[in-house]
Amino acid sequence: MSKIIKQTSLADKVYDVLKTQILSGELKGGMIIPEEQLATQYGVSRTPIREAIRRLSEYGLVILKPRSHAMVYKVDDKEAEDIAVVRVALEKLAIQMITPDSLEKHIEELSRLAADCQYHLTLGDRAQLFVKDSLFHLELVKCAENDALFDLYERLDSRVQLLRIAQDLSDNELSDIISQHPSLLQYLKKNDKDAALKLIEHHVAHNM
Amino acid sequence: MSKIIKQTSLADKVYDVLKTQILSGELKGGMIIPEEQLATQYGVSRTPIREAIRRLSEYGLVILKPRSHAMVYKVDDKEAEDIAVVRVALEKLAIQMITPDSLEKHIEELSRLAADCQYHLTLGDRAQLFVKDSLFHLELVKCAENDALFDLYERLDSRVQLLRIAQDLSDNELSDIISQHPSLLQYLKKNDKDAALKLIEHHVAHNM
DNA sequence: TTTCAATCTATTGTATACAAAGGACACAGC
DNA sequence: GCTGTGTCCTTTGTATACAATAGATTGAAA
Repeated sequence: MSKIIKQTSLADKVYDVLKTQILSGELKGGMIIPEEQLATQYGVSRTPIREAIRRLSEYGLVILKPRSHAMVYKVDDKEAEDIAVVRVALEKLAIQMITPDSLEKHIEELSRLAADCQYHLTLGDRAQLFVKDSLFHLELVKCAENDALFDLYERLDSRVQLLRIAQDLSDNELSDIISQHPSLLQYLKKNDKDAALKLIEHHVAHNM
Repeated sequence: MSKIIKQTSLADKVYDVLKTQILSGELKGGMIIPEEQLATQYGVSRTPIREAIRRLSEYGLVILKPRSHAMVYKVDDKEAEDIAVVRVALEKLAIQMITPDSLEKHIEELSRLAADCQYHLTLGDRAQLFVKDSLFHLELVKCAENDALFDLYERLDSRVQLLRIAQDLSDNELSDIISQHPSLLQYLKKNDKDAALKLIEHHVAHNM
């Protein structure tokens, strides 16, 4: 049994809920989140709520105004390009570090996630599509088997998710992007790094 | 007056102190930090201490064992190479994004920091040397004027600082590394990106 | 001696009470 | 009407009290 039983404190639970809500767009950028309100809403005291908010602030999803209020982080357009540039660089680095062995370990999951993306695209379920697309790219980076890289990419990915909610792409654009996942996997399987790198550059750039 | 007066809460102050102590090596990796002890030590209640520790955990400098204790993060050797690879990639990306204009804005500070490194090297003051070296590289990345990149690099830099404390280099190695800073600045001034990229790769690799 | 289990204790997790400060509102002065 | 000022009220910041549990300690059985 590889999975440790998650014995979550209230603060952890609230943290997870808030994070999910922010990344799904349920809590929109700029929204103010008062501690007391959340406390009554979730039937707990302010203490765990407060802890969750502070951690989210450290993670970069919440902005704290001292002695005033906490606000959901709002990405601005200027940031979009900044993020895209860094994202391309990190994914390219990840691809360069992938070996046939490491790919082997993750290819199954990658294929599944690519299929999931396709599935939710046909359903028109954008929320789930975005979730799966994020997971696909996270899994891709995980192939590099570099914890430091993965850690940084994970943080960047939160921002990417926020951006995706803000600026909604057309169905065609979305379809194009998602259809590139299988191609990427093909290149990786053939160990054709150059093609993969070229594709990912185009893929991420168009995505944002 | 560009600087906002920092009106710090107790939690913020504790956070800053702990962070500095961890990054300076005063609090060593693996050390356990009990909330109550810090509370009495700093003459405050557990609440702000707790908040600081949790935030440090989210930042990656503290490991939390639920219902047990908090521990200063301990880098392991396997991680060193992971970090080095990512670090090179990020610094190279930053260099690629530097323009003559942006360099102009930061060159003075960069030169000053390079000189500071040299100064503390001759004094043999490693602690200060490391601080200044970190600041040099942070400033270098700042030249790229990409907030997302800087944010990620800053986090990575914390780990780099932890590593430097753990594995101490010889005086010769240190000297070599520091002496490369002015060369790098020369290349950047001449806008010779290739030379700068080559140097930084060598520089960071040797640094770790 | 070793091992296991019951108990105890020190520490974390949560709730609550109170202090302090920012923002909203009303109102006076221009 | 606009601006500034003082008060009130809401919300955050901190302290403290209590609950719950992981880890240490003890002691009994093999």
